[in-house]
Amino acid sequence: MKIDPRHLEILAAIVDRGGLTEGAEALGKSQPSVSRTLSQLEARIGAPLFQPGRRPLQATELGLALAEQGRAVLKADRVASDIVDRFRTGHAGLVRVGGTPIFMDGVIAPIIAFLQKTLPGVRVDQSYGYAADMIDKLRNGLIDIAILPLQANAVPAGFSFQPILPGLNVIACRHGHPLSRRRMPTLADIAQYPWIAPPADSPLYRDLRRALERIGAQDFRISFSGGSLSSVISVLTGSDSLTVLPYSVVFMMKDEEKVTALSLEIGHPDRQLGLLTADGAEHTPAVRRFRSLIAAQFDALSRRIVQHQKDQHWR
Amino acid sequence: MKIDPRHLEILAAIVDRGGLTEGAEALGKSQPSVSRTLSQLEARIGAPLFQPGRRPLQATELGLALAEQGRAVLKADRVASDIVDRFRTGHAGLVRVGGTPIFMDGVIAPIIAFLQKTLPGVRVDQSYGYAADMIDKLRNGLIDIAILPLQANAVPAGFSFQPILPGLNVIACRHGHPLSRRRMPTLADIAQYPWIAPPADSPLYRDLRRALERIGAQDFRISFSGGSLSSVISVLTGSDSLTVLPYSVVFMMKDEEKVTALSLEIGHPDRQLGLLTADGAEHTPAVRRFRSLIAAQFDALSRRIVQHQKDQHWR
DNA sequence: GATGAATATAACTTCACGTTATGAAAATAG
DNA sequence: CTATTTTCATAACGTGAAGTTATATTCATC
Repeated sequence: MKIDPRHLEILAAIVDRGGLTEGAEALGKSQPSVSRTLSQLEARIGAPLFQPGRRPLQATELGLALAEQGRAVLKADRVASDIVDRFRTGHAGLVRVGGTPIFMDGVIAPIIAFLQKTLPGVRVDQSYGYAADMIDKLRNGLIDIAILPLQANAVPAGFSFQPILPGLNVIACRHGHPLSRRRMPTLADIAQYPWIAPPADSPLYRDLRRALERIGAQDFRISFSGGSLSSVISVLTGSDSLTVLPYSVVFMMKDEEKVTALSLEIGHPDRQLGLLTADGAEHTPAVRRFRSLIAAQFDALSRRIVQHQKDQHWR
Repeated sequence: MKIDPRHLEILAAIVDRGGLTEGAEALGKSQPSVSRTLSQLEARIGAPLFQPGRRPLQATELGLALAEQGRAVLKADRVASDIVDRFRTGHAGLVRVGGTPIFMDGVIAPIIAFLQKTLPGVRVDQSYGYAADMIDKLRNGLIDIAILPLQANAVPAGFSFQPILPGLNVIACRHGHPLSRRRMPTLADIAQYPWIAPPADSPLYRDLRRALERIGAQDFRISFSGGSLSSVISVLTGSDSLTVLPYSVVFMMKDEEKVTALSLEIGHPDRQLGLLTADGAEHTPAVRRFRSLIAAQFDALSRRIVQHQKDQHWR
C-alpha cells in the first residue's frame, strides 16, 4: 500500500510534538488541516494511529513505527532544503574554471585557496588551456569561466571580458642573480644567460620572443622549456637562467624571496588578464559568487601591486 | 526552501532509471506527469537538475545531491508501506493477552512460542490475572484477549466467550510418586501427603477445596503455596506433595516425565477454558489472526488429549 | 458539574497532479 | 545528410487533496 510521504511527515510531527496543535504549528499548517489528514491516513490504513479517545494523544505501535519513517522523510527533506539553499546562495556548487597554465598556477590557485575559506562548499574544477581552447570550452558549456590574457578588441562575439589585471610581463631570475643587482641591465649582460622558455604555443612564449626582439636580442639559448610553473621555478632558482613571467606571478611569490624581476622595460602587450564568459550561459549562483569574489581579490591584488611599485620608486 | 518529498522521490526515480519514461514507469505514473513535475521543481529551485538539451538525461551536481535525498524518502516510504501491509495481514503488531497464571505458563506460553514461527513480527504482551481483573482490563481496552476458565452462563454482557478446552482439573504428583502406581487411590492414601496450594484467590484453589470436599477430605496439610507454575513444579517433583492442576497443563508436560496425574475422579467444575473478548473492541488484524491461530492450536491439542485418553483406556 | 484546552467537523476555494493527445527535439540509422 | 525513431515537453481538462475560517465536540481537571 502506497503511502504519501507527506503524511508520514505530519504523523512524525504530531508524535514528536505531542499533539495535533503543536504538530500543526511545527509544520506551519492549520490544526484542522493536520487533523483531517491524520483521519484520512487512519481511514486509508484502516487502523488507528493514536489511542482513540485518549488525551494527551498517545500513538499506537503502528503509529510509532510509521512516525519513525516520517522522521526519516523529514530529515531527508530538511537536508534537501539545505542543499538547495546553499546552492541558491552560492555557498555550494561546482565552478569550472580554465586558463593559461602559468597564470593559473601562480596567481589563481593561491587566490582560490584563499576563497575556499569563504566558500567551503564550493568545488572548483580547474583546467588548463590557451585562448582558442578556452573559448571553445566556454561555447560548449564545459567550463564556466576562463581566465586569460586577451586584447580588448580580440574578444569574440557572444563573450564578455572583464579585465582584472594589466597583462604586464617581466624578465624573471632567481633572487641573488648577478643581473638582479644591476639598475639597468644591457643587452650584453642579458645575452650570456640561457632562457627558460614557456611552451611554444603559449602567449607567454610569443611575449618572450617579442620582448627579446624589442631589446635587440637576435639569438638566445634555451636551456629548459615546456614545464609548468613549479618546474620553471625549480629550474629558475637552481640556475642563472632567465625567463618571462607575468608580473603578477612574480609579485605573488615575492615574499618567498626566490624569484625577482629585472628592472628592464620589455614592452607590454596590449593585453589584459581577465575573466572571459559566454554571454548566453546560465551561471549557477556559486559561479556568480565565485566570479565576483575572484574579481574583488584581483582588485585588491591590483592595488597591492600599485602600492608596491610606488614604494619601490621612492627607494 | 521547503521541498515536496514526493518530488524528491520522482527525481530519484528519474536519476536511477536513467530517463523520464523509465522513471515514470517505475513510479506507476504517466510520462507527462513526471515531466511536468520535474519542470516545476526546476522552476521552483531556479536551477536545472539535468543538463539541458542532453540525451540521455544526465543529472547536474544539484540534481544528484537531491536525488540522494529522494532515495532516502523512497526507502522510508517503502518501509512504511511494508509496515502497514504486514500490520494489515496480521503479520505484525501487538497482541495483549491475559489469563490465569498456571494455565498461561503451562499451556498458552508453549503455544505462543510455537506461533512465533508463524508470526515472527507479532509481539505478545502477556499479563496475569483472574476473571474479574481480566474482564476489567478487557473493558478498558488494556488487553485484547483473556484466556480464562469460565462458566458458560457467567459470561458478562458485552463479552464473547469462545470455549477451547474443557476445564478439567486433576490431582497431580511427581512421576514415580507412591500414589501414581495405585489404580484407585483412597482417601486414606491421599491424606498422608501434603498439598501445594495455588494462590488463595485463584479458581484453582477453589477447585482444590471442592475436589477435596468431594472425596471427603476434611483437613489437609499445605506445604507450599502462592508460587507460579515453575515453582509449583519444582516443589512437586522434589517432594511427595500433591496439587491440583488443569489437566491440559499436566498433558503438556507429559513428555518430560516429571509430573503425572492420579487416576482419581475429582469432579469437574462446569467451566470451560476459553477466549474472552469484549464485543465492541476493534481488534487489529494481528489480534484476529493470533486468536484464530490459538483457537486452531487448541483444537489440535484437544484432539490429541482425546486420543491420548483413548489410548490409555485400551491399556 | 463547570471550565478550559484540544481535537473534530463543516463548508468552501484553490491548485497540484493525474489523464490523453500532440508537438518538438535529439539520437540513430540508412 | 535526410529519414526514422525515441524521448521529452506542452496543451487542455477534470478530479480531488489540502489549505483556509468558523464552529461543534470531547476530554481532562478543578
